[in-house]
Amino acid sequence: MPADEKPSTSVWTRPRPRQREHLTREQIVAEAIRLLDAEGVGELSMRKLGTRMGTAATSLYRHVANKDELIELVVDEVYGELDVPTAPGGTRWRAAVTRTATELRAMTLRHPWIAPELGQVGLVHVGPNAVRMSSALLAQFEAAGFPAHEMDQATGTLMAYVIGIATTEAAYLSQIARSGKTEQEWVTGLRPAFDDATREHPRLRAGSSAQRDAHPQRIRDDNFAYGLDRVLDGLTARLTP
Amino acid sequence: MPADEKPSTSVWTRPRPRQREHLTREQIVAEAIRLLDAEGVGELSMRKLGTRMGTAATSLYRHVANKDELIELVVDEVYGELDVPTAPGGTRWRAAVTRTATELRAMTLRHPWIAPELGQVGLVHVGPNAVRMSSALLAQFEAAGFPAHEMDQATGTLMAYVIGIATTEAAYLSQIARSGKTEQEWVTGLRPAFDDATREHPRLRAGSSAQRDAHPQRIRDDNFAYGLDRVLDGLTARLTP
DNA sequence: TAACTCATGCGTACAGTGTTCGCATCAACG
DNA sequence: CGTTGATGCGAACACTGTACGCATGAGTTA
Repeated sequence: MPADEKPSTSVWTRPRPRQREHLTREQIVAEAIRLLDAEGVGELSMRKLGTRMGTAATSLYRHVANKDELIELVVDEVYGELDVPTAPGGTRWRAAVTRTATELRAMTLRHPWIAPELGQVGLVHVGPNAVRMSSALLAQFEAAGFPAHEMDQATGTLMAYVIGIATTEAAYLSQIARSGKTEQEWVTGLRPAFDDATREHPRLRAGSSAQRDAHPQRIRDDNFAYGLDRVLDGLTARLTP
Repeated sequence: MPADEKPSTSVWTRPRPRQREHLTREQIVAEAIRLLDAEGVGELSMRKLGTRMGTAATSLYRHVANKDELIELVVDEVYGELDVPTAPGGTRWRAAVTRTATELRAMTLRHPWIAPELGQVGLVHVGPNAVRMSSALLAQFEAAGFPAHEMDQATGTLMAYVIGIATTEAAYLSQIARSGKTEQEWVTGLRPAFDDATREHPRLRAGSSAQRDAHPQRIRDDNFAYGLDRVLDGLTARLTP
């Protein structure tokens, strides 16, 4: 019905004079995050984002140069969700670092679509929020007493661990999300295929798979905490020789 | 000139009867890796891959279900490059694990385009080569003396660290490769912008940036080795209480 | 030798993508 | 009132992954 679209003279059918600033960079980024959270990274297209905001796809290009740039903005925006504690003195640095790491992981699991992007922009990506986070983490290690030249390496080690495990988990969760099942259904459903594939590698079939199928999420939490403790153990050993 | 394309009767102009098995799954995967190494992940399209192999794009679909499946195959193929040492007894487990980790990182840096894929398929991806690798690594930790239930968590910790740091490095290297510069040119060229962006976060400006600009690759190597040692320190501590 | 089967290659087509360009609109300003 | 400059948007381009159906010809059977 093109008649509907024609410039009708009636005040009611005529589209509102679309006030300025209806479309801002902030709103676009926010809506993109909402879309990504809801439908995953494969469903983010400029046109789809456009219709969601009630505009044409090409209008977005007035506020954002690229889809790539949009993604950079989006990634930095979720970094902004992190609330990194300021560096405490004494021996409480470990608690602070643990909290930072835990929050970074939680953020990644909240937005699993970020995993492939981290592999593309990495941490070269220097948005303001990412910079703030890195700086705060460095401060925590400095307060712990690491010498200047080692402070860098120590934070790098921690970040690598957290990003590595969170990325792996996020990829796993994305795959589950795409299937529409819950984590438990997915795990128990795939069990026979997995057992079959690893028949010649019995070592891969760890622990009581029954228990593992029951509380997959709890096991992931435990694994994360275990590794984090080991990494921090290894780093702490450098402080008290 | 469509005349050229028409089914000419001459034996010479007529295309060779294209012997069977000209196109195999193995050849497709191999050529895809070559293309990825040469031009990066953004340049891999089925048509481009097709013309490279002297066939039409759609012909590839006789041997590969999807582009996604092709990528799964490609990822597992590069896992096959790894030569994981068999588990040694005694205290030499640490050397073996170190070598495995180093090789895994080297493989990722050889094929930087793999980083975003690892974030998509993660390690849920159970191709035969990936399984072989995981199994061998588990064996190394078992030989080290980890109890059964902890063996899993220990390997997970190590893998997370290696994947995290290698992924970050790979993303960084991909970005450089796309710019056409060398790593040194890139680093020194971006220095002013970086210094500017981190003016309010002086902690981020680590060490003598002059030396850092001179041997960026060596510094990455050192950082990797440092973190790997810390992670292994933390894990070793669990063995001798 | 002749007929048949069926895996393989490929041309065409479709729906969808990111992005460019030029035109229309309209708030703000002189 | 006239001008300017920012903003929205329709149309178009080059490109993507992939479904479909037809042609070919090697291998097998009669």
